[in-house]
Amino acid sequence: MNFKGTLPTLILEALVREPTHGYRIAQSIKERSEGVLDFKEGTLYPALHKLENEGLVESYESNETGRARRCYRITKTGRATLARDRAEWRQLSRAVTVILGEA
Amino acid sequence: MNFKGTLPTLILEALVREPTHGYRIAQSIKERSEGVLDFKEGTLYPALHKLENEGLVESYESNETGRARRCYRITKTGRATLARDRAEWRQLSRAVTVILGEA
DNA sequence: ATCCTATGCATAGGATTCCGAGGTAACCAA
DNA sequence: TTGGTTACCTCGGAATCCTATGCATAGGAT
Repeated sequence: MNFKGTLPTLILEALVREPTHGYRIAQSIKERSEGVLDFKEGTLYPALHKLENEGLVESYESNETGRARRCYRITKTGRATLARDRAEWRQLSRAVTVILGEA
Repeated sequence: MNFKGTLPTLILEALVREPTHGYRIAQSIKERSEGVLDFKEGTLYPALHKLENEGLVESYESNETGRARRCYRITKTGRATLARDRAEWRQLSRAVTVILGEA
């Protein structure tokens, strides 16, 4: 089960904590939501590429473990976007929660 | 600004409060969210028809104001679905809120 | 009387988001 | 050497939403 529209924000949040690679980002989201959120690879990679195109994240080669992986870090623009996304999430989720009760 | 995926649930919630017609449902959602949520007619009507196809709402003709309007009421199945949707919303919104901070 | 706005319903076209299914390849343990 | 996990990627297709457009009526303003 997932929340449409929140993936880019969740990716940016993961990269603020630690620059890392796509597969690990997906794991991280799943772990930190205790399995509730579970974005698939077919969703994650396109979203990641899009964020890179938009300049919100940057990628680089990493060979720390001997094996080449494409890692990502958040950019300054990405941090600003994340801040706006957080605020928007708060506003929208509050609005829905109020309507659905149990505020 | 809107929240993808929440519209059917918000429609069902509106119809639990009061059976009414499409246009009024859209107004209701906008008013109760203080303008934050604002689903357009091109979104609302197809969603409403889909709910009817699925048997979650029923429609009937209303001429109370002298003018014919198509009104909707929630069905028993619709109420059950709404209960599940509420629970799902709570779970998902909590998951995202925890990750994004400010729980 | 006429026009404008709000009401009220509806559809078409396009964008975005997501998933399932599939492919490729490296690494490690049994 | 076989299978499981890690790691990356792409291609449909489905679902959701918006914009734009069309039609029609009611009520108030000019």
